[in-house]
Amino acid sequence: MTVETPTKLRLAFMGTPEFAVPALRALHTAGHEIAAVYSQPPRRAGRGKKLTPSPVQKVAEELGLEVRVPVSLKSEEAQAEFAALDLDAAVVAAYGLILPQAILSAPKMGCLNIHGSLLPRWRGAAPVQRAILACDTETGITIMQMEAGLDTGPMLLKSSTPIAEKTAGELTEELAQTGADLMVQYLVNPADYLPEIQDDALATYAKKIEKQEARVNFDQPARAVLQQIRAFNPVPGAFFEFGGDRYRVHAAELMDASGTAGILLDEQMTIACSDGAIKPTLIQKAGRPKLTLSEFLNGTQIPAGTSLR
RNA sequence: CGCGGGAUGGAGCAGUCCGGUAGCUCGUCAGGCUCAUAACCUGAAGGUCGUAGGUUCAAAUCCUACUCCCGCAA
Repeated sequence: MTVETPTKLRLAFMGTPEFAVPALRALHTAGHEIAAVYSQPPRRAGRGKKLTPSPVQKVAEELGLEVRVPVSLKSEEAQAEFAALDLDAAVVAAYGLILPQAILSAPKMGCLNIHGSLLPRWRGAAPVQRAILACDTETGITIMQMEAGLDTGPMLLKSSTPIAEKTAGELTEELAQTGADLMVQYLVNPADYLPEIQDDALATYAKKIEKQEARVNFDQPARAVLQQIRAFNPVPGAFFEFGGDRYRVHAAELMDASGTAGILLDEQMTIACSDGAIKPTLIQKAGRPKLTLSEFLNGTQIPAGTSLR
Protein backbone atom coordinates (compact mmCIF):
# COMPACT_ATOMS: atom_id res chain seq x y z
CA MET A 1 0.00 0.00 0.00
CA THR A 2 1.43 3.33 -1.05
CA VAL A 3 0.87 6.17 1.32
CA GLU A 4 -0.75 9.03 -0.53
CA THR A 5 -2.26 12.26 0.54
CA PRO A 6 -5.88 11.24 1.00
CA THR A 7 -7.98 12.55 -1.83
CA LYS A 8 -11.49 13.25 -0.70
CA LEU A 9 -14.00 12.74 -3.43
CA ARG A 10 -17.66 13.64 -3.57
CA LEU A 11 -19.42 10.35 -4.27
CA ALA A 12 -22.75 8.67 -4.59
CA PHE A 13 -23.00 5.02 -3.58
CA MET A 14 -25.43 2.73 -5.35
CA GLY A 15 -26.00 -0.77 -4.06
CA THR A 16 -28.56 -3.10 -2.57
CA PRO A 17 -27.58 -6.46 -1.05
CA GLU A 18 -25.09 -7.51 1.59
CA PHE A 19 -22.40 -7.74 -1.09
CA ALA A 20 -22.39 -3.95 -1.42
CA VAL A 21 -22.20 -3.14 2.28
CA PRO A 22 -18.43 -3.49 2.84
CA ALA A 23 -17.77 -1.09 -0.02
CA LEU A 24 -20.11 1.51 1.44
CA ARG A 25 -18.47 1.22 4.83
CA ALA A 26 -14.97 1.32 3.37
CA LEU A 27 -15.63 4.47 1.33
CA HIS A 28 -17.15 6.11 4.36
CA THR A 29 -14.21 5.12 6.54
CA ALA A 30 -11.74 6.29 3.88
CA GLY A 31 -13.14 9.75 4.37
CA HIS A 32 -14.87 10.28 1.06
CA GLU A 33 -17.89 12.52 1.07
CA ILE A 34 -20.91 10.38 0.34
CA ALA A 35 -23.50 12.81 -0.93
CA ALA A 36 -26.22 10.21 -1.36
CA VAL A 37 -26.80 6.47 -1.18
CA TYR A 38 -29.06 4.88 -3.75
CA SER A 39 -30.66 1.53 -3.05
CA GLN A 40 -33.64 -0.47 -4.22
CA PRO A 41 -36.86 0.38 -2.41
CA PRO A 42 -37.89 -1.71 0.60
CA ARG A 43 -39.58 -4.92 -0.44
CA ARG A 44 -42.14 -7.13 1.23
CA ALA A 45 -40.03 -10.01 2.36
CA GLY A 46 -39.79 -12.78 4.87
CA ARG A 47 -42.51 -14.39 6.97
CA GLY A 48 -45.43 -12.02 7.31
CA LYS A 49 -44.29 -10.18 4.20
CA LYS A 50 -43.12 -7.20 6.14
CA LEU A 51 -41.68 -4.26 4.28
CA THR A 52 -37.93 -4.69 4.66
CA PRO A 53 -35.27 -2.14 3.70
CA SER A 54 -32.22 -3.41 1.81
CA PRO A 55 -28.99 -4.11 3.74
CA VAL A 56 -27.38 -1.09 2.08
CA GLN A 57 -30.24 1.17 3.12
CA LYS A 58 -30.00 -0.02 6.71
CA VAL A 59 -26.29 0.62 6.91
CA ALA A 60 -26.56 3.97 5.16
CA GLU A 61 -29.14 5.14 7.65
CA GLU A 62 -26.98 3.85 10.45
CA LEU A 63 -24.15 6.01 9.11
CA GLY A 64 -26.47 8.98 8.88
CA LEU A 65 -26.26 9.23 5.10
CA GLU A 66 -28.98 10.48 2.79
CA VAL A 67 -30.77 7.51 1.23
CA ARG A 68 -32.70 7.55 -2.01
CA VAL A 69 -34.80 4.60 -3.11
CA PRO A 70 -36.23 5.43 -6.52
CA VAL A 71 -38.11 2.69 -8.36
CA SER A 72 -36.34 3.67 -11.55
CA LEU A 73 -33.75 6.11 -12.82
CA LYS A 74 -35.35 6.51 -16.19
CA SER A 75 -37.36 9.59 -15.33
CA GLU A 76 -35.94 13.02 -16.07
CA GLU A 77 -36.77 14.01 -12.55
CA ALA A 78 -34.64 11.26 -11.03
CA GLN A 79 -31.83 12.06 -13.42
CA ALA A 80 -31.96 15.75 -12.60
CA GLU A 81 -31.81 14.99 -8.88
CA PHE A 82 -28.79 12.81 -9.51
CA ALA A 83 -27.04 15.42 -11.64
CA ALA A 84 -27.70 18.06 -8.99
CA LEU A 85 -25.44 16.13 -6.61
CA ASP A 86 -22.50 17.42 -8.64
CA LEU A 87 -20.43 14.28 -8.07
CA ASP A 88 -16.85 13.33 -8.74
CA ALA A 89 -17.94 9.72 -9.22
CA ALA A 90 -20.63 7.19 -8.42
CA VAL A 91 -19.65 3.80 -7.01
CA VAL A 92 -22.01 1.01 -7.99
CA ALA A 93 -22.11 -2.46 -6.42
CA ALA A 94 -24.95 -4.87 -7.14
CA TYR A 95 -27.48 -2.07 -7.34
CA GLY A 96 -29.96 -3.92 -9.51
CA LEU A 97 -31.26 -1.01 -11.54
CA ILE A 98 -30.32 -0.08 -15.09
CA LEU A 99 -28.34 3.14 -15.20
CA PRO A 100 -29.35 5.25 -18.22
CA GLN A 101 -26.68 7.16 -20.11
CA ALA A 102 -27.72 10.40 -18.43
CA ILE A 103 -26.80 8.89 -15.07
CA LEU A 104 -23.62 7.23 -16.32
CA SER A 105 -22.22 10.46 -17.66
CA ALA A 106 -23.34 12.85 -14.91
CA PRO A 107 -20.40 12.48 -12.48
CA LYS A 108 -17.04 13.92 -13.55
CA MET A 109 -15.38 10.49 -13.47
CA GLY A 110 -18.51 8.63 -14.49
CA CYS A 111 -19.80 5.55 -12.70
CA LEU A 112 -17.49 2.86 -11.33
CA ASN A 113 -18.64 -0.68 -10.76
CA ILE A 114 -17.51 -3.42 -8.40
CA HIS A 115 -18.23 -6.70 -10.16
CA GLY A 116 -17.93 -10.13 -8.58
CA SER A 117 -16.08 -11.95 -11.32
CA LEU A 118 -13.01 -11.77 -13.52
CA LEU A 119 -14.53 -10.01 -16.49
CA PRO A 120 -15.34 -10.61 -19.25
CA ARG A 121 -16.27 -13.97 -17.75
CA TRP A 122 -19.62 -13.95 -15.92
CA ARG A 123 -21.12 -10.63 -16.81
CA GLY A 124 -24.52 -10.20 -15.21
CA ALA A 125 -26.59 -10.92 -12.13
CA ALA A 126 -25.18 -13.99 -10.40
CA PRO A 127 -21.45 -14.15 -11.18
CA VAL A 128 -20.34 -15.83 -7.97
CA GLN A 129 -22.85 -18.69 -8.12
CA ARG A 130 -22.28 -19.23 -11.84
CA ALA A 131 -18.54 -19.45 -11.40
CA ILE A 132 -18.95 -22.13 -8.72
CA LEU A 133 -21.57 -24.05 -10.72
CA ALA A 134 -19.29 -24.07 -13.75
CA CYS A 135 -16.55 -25.63 -11.59
CA ASP A 136 -14.24 -22.69 -12.31
CA THR A 137 -11.02 -22.91 -10.31
CA GLU A 138 -10.77 -19.20 -9.64
CA THR A 139 -12.83 -16.05 -9.72
CA GLY A 140 -12.39 -12.55 -8.41
CA ILE A 141 -13.30 -8.91 -8.49
CA THR A 142 -13.16 -6.47 -11.37
CA ILE A 143 -13.36 -2.72 -10.91
CA MET A 144 -14.65 -1.21 -14.12
CA GLN A 145 -15.79 1.96 -15.75
CA MET A 146 -19.48 1.56 -16.47
CA GLU A 147 -21.02 2.04 -19.86
CA ALA A 148 -24.47 1.38 -21.26
CA GLY A 149 -23.93 -2.36 -21.92
CA LEU A 150 -24.34 -4.96 -19.18
CA ASP A 151 -20.95 -5.18 -17.43
CA THR A 152 -19.13 -4.41 -20.67
CA GLY A 153 -17.08 -1.36 -19.68
CA PRO A 154 -13.29 -0.96 -19.59
CA MET A 155 -11.61 -2.77 -16.72
CA LEU A 156 -9.47 -0.80 -14.30
CA LEU A 157 -8.37 -3.17 -11.57
CA LYS A 158 -8.67 -6.89 -10.86
CA SER A 159 -8.01 -9.33 -8.09
CA SER A 160 -8.42 -13.08 -8.26
CA THR A 161 -9.01 -15.76 -5.66
CA PRO A 162 -9.22 -19.55 -5.79
CA ILE A 163 -12.70 -21.01 -5.49
CA ALA A 164 -11.56 -24.30 -3.96
CA GLU A 165 -14.30 -25.52 -1.63
CA LYS A 166 -15.81 -22.17 -0.75
CA THR A 167 -19.57 -21.78 -0.72
CA ALA A 168 -21.31 -18.97 -2.54
CA GLY A 169 -21.93 -17.29 0.78
CA GLU A 170 -18.30 -17.47 1.83
CA LEU A 171 -17.03 -16.40 -1.55
CA THR A 172 -19.48 -13.52 -1.78
CA GLU A 173 -18.40 -12.29 1.62
CA GLU A 174 -14.73 -12.53 0.68
CA LEU A 175 -15.22 -10.82 -2.67
CA ALA A 176 -17.31 -8.06 -1.13
CA GLN A 177 -14.39 -7.18 1.11
CA THR A 178 -11.89 -7.46 -1.73
CA GLY A 179 -14.08 -5.25 -3.88
CA ALA A 180 -14.33 -2.66 -1.15
CA ASP A 181 -10.55 -2.60 -0.71
CA LEU A 182 -9.89 -2.39 -4.44
CA MET A 183 -12.32 0.47 -4.92
CA VAL A 184 -10.79 2.45 -2.10
CA GLN A 185 -7.34 1.72 -3.52
CA TYR A 186 -8.40 2.83 -6.99
CA LEU A 187 -9.85 6.10 -5.80
CA VAL A 188 -6.60 7.09 -4.12
CA ASN A 189 -5.07 7.76 -7.50
CA PRO A 190 -7.27 6.83 -10.46
CA ALA A 191 -4.71 8.03 -12.98
CA ASP A 192 -2.44 5.13 -12.03
CA TYR A 193 -4.76 2.59 -13.62
CA LEU A 194 -5.05 2.17 -17.36
CA PRO A 195 -8.45 1.10 -18.66
CA GLU A 196 -8.35 -2.27 -20.39
CA ILE A 197 -11.03 -3.00 -22.99
CA GLN A 198 -12.90 -6.27 -22.50
CA ASP A 199 -12.57 -8.98 -25.11
CA ASP A 200 -16.20 -9.67 -26.01
CA ALA A 201 -15.22 -12.99 -27.55
CA LEU A 202 -14.40 -14.32 -24.07
CA ALA A 203 -17.57 -13.01 -22.43
CA THR A 204 -19.99 -15.33 -20.67
CA TYR A 205 -23.23 -14.40 -18.97
CA ALA A 206 -24.27 -15.20 -15.42
CA LYS A 207 -28.02 -15.62 -15.60
CA LYS A 208 -30.09 -15.01 -12.52
CA ILE A 209 -30.46 -18.09 -10.32
CA GLU A 210 -33.80 -19.86 -10.68
CA LYS A 211 -35.21 -21.68 -7.65
CA GLN A 212 -35.61 -24.87 -9.63
CA GLU A 213 -31.88 -25.01 -10.31
CA ALA A 214 -31.32 -25.64 -6.63
CA ARG A 215 -32.89 -29.10 -6.83
CA VAL A 216 -29.93 -31.42 -6.52
CA ASN A 217 -29.18 -33.07 -9.82
CA PHE A 218 -27.60 -36.44 -9.11
CA ASP A 219 -27.22 -37.10 -12.84
CA GLN A 220 -23.83 -35.47 -12.82
CA PRO A 221 -20.45 -36.41 -11.38
CA ALA A 222 -20.17 -36.25 -7.61
CA ARG A 223 -17.72 -33.38 -7.83
CA ALA A 224 -20.23 -31.28 -9.80
CA VAL A 225 -22.96 -32.15 -7.31
CA LEU A 226 -20.79 -30.80 -4.53
CA GLN A 227 -20.21 -27.60 -6.47
CA GLN A 228 -23.95 -27.30 -6.99
CA ILE A 229 -24.52 -27.62 -3.26
CA ARG A 230 -21.86 -24.99 -2.56
CA ALA A 231 -23.19 -22.63 -5.21
CA PHE A 232 -26.62 -22.61 -3.58
CA ASN A 233 -25.37 -22.23 -0.01
CA PRO A 234 -26.75 -20.39 1.85
CA VAL A 235 -29.47 -19.30 -0.56
CA PRO A 236 -31.67 -20.64 -1.95
CA GLY A 237 -30.27 -23.91 -0.59
CA ALA A 238 -29.74 -27.08 -2.60
CA PHE A 239 -32.49 -29.58 -1.87
CA PHE A 240 -34.02 -32.96 -2.65
CA GLU A 241 -37.45 -34.30 -1.88
CA PHE A 242 -38.37 -37.42 0.05
CA GLY A 243 -41.72 -38.54 1.38
CA GLY A 244 -43.32 -35.27 0.36
CA ASP A 245 -40.90 -33.21 2.43
CA ARG A 246 -38.13 -31.01 1.21
CA TYR A 247 -34.64 -31.53 2.60
CA ARG A 248 -31.97 -28.90 2.19
CA VAL A 249 -28.38 -30.03 1.88
CA HIS A 250 -26.14 -27.32 3.27
CA ALA A 251 -22.91 -29.22 2.95
CA ALA A 252 -21.76 -32.60 1.71
CA GLU A 253 -18.62 -34.61 1.18
CA LEU A 254 -17.29 -36.86 -1.53
CA MET A 255 -17.65 -40.62 -0.96
CA ASP A 256 -15.76 -43.48 -2.51
CA ALA A 257 -18.76 -45.42 -3.81
CA SER A 258 -20.89 -45.75 -6.89
CA GLY A 259 -24.31 -46.90 -8.01
CA THR A 260 -27.41 -45.77 -9.85
CA ALA A 261 -27.61 -41.98 -9.74
CA GLY A 262 -29.97 -40.66 -7.09
CA ILE A 263 -30.17 -43.93 -5.11
CA LEU A 264 -29.21 -44.26 -1.46
CA LEU A 265 -26.40 -46.77 -1.15
CA ASP A 266 -26.69 -47.35 2.60
CA GLU A 267 -28.50 -46.21 5.73
CA GLN A 268 -25.94 -43.45 6.23
CA MET A 269 -27.22 -41.19 3.45
CA THR A 270 -24.54 -42.03 0.91
CA ILE A 271 -26.11 -41.00 -2.37
CA ALA A 272 -24.90 -42.21 -5.75
CA CYS A 273 -24.22 -39.71 -8.52
CA SER A 274 -23.60 -40.39 -12.19
CA ASP A 275 -19.99 -40.85 -11.23
CA GLY A 276 -19.05 -41.41 -7.60
CA ALA A 277 -21.21 -40.56 -4.62
CA ILE A 278 -21.75 -37.92 -1.97
CA LYS A 279 -22.88 -37.86 1.63
CA PRO A 280 -24.63 -34.82 3.13
CA THR A 281 -22.92 -33.56 6.27
CA LEU A 282 -25.31 -30.76 7.15
CA ILE A 283 -28.94 -31.32 6.35
CA GLN A 284 -32.24 -29.63 7.14
CA LYS A 285 -35.80 -30.87 6.82
CA ALA A 286 -38.41 -28.26 5.97
CA GLY A 287 -39.55 -26.55 9.15
CA ARG A 288 -36.65 -27.94 11.18
CA PRO A 289 -33.27 -26.62 12.21
CA LYS A 290 -30.05 -27.55 10.44
CA LEU A 291 -28.65 -30.84 11.68
CA THR A 292 -25.35 -32.60 11.36
CA LEU A 293 -25.67 -35.94 9.67
CA SER A 294 -25.38 -37.92 12.90
CA GLU A 295 -28.06 -35.83 14.60
CA PHE A 296 -30.24 -36.22 11.56
CA LEU A 297 -29.84 -39.99 11.45
CA ASN A 298 -30.73 -40.32 15.13
CA GLY A 299 -34.27 -39.21 14.41
CA THR A 300 -34.82 -40.13 10.77
CA GLN A 301 -34.22 -43.40 8.99
CA ILE A 302 -34.20 -43.52 5.22
CA PRO A 303 -33.62 -47.05 3.96
CA ALA A 304 -30.92 -47.99 1.47
CA GLY A 305 -32.25 -48.21 -2.06
CA THR A 306 -34.51 -45.17 -1.68
CA SER A 307 -34.54 -42.96 -4.74
CA LEU A 308 -34.10 -39.25 -4.21
CA ARG A 309 -34.79 -38.24 -7.77
C1' C B 1 -53.49 -10.17 8.73
C1' G B 2 -49.31 -14.26 2.39
C1' C B 3 -49.08 -20.18 3.11
C1' G B 4 -47.23 -23.93 6.30
C1' G B 5 -44.20 -26.99 9.99
C1' G B 6 -42.17 -27.11 14.94
C1' A B 7 -41.24 -26.46 20.65
C1' U B 8 -41.24 -33.67 24.74
C1' G B 9 -34.52 -35.88 29.83
C1' G B 10 -27.81 -33.22 27.22
C1' A B 11 -28.76 -34.01 21.15
C1' G B 12 -32.18 -35.74 17.26
C1' C B 13 -37.12 -37.71 17.06
C1' A B 14 -42.04 -40.73 18.17
C1' G B 15 -46.38 -40.26 21.06
C1' U B 16 -51.08 -35.54 20.08
C1' C B 17 -56.39 -37.30 15.33
C1' C B 18 -59.23 -41.84 19.24
C1' G B 19 -57.24 -37.78 27.06
C1' G B 20 -55.69 -42.45 31.61
C1' U B 21 -48.27 -45.64 34.24
C1' A B 22 -43.02 -40.81 29.23
C1' G B 23 -41.06 -44.21 24.43
C1' C B 24 -37.02 -44.62 20.35
C1' U B 25 -31.96 -43.59 18.36
C1' C B 26 -27.69 -41.37 20.43
C1' G B 27 -24.91 -39.06 24.39
C1' U B 28 -23.47 -39.25 29.71
C1' C B 29 -22.12 -42.30 34.14
C1' A B 30 -21.03 -47.29 36.29
C1' G B 31 -19.84 -52.32 35.44
C1' G B 32 -18.65 -56.40 31.97
C1' C B 33 -16.28 -58.45 27.52
C1' U B 34 -11.80 -57.49 24.64
C1' C B 35 -4.73 -57.12 23.00
C1' A B 36 -7.79 -52.98 21.87
C1' U B 37 -11.77 -49.60 20.18
C1' A B 38 -16.10 -44.51 18.22
C1' A B 39 -17.32 -52.01 18.60
C1' C B 40 -20.38 -55.36 21.69
C1' C B 41 -23.26 -56.77 26.51
C1' U B 42 -25.56 -55.22 31.31
C1' G B 43 -27.26 -51.55 34.53
C1' A B 44 -28.08 -46.33 36.14
C1' A B 45 -28.89 -41.21 36.34
C1' G B 46 -31.57 -37.48 33.85
C1' G B 47 -38.09 -34.78 31.80
C1' U B 48 -43.03 -29.42 36.18
C1' C B 49 -43.84 -32.66 27.79
C1' G B 50 -42.27 -23.77 25.32
C1' U B 51 -45.29 -20.03 28.73
C1' A B 52 -50.10 -18.62 30.99
C1' G B 53 -55.00 -19.74 31.64
C1' G B 54 -59.43 -23.06 30.67
C1' U B 55 -62.37 -27.93 30.16
C1' U B 56 -62.07 -32.77 32.85
C1' C B 57 -62.14 -37.55 38.02
C1' A B 58 -57.71 -37.31 34.84
C1' A B 59 -54.20 -33.19 29.82
C1' A B 60 -47.80 -34.06 26.25
C1' U B 61 -52.69 -35.22 24.15
C1' C B 62 -58.88 -31.08 23.88
C1' C B 63 -59.89 -25.26 24.01
C1' U B 64 -57.93 -19.97 24.33
C1' A B 65 -53.98 -16.44 24.44
C1' C B 66 -48.81 -15.56 24.25
C1' U B 67 -43.35 -16.34 23.33
C1' C B 68 -39.46 -18.40 20.49
C1' C B 69 -37.50 -21.43 16.07
C1' C B 70 -37.87 -22.98 10.98
C1' G B 71 -39.60 -24.19 5.67
C1' C B 72 -42.28 -22.11 1.37
C1' A B 73 -43.51 -17.89 -1.19
C1' A B 74 -41.91 -12.88 -2.37
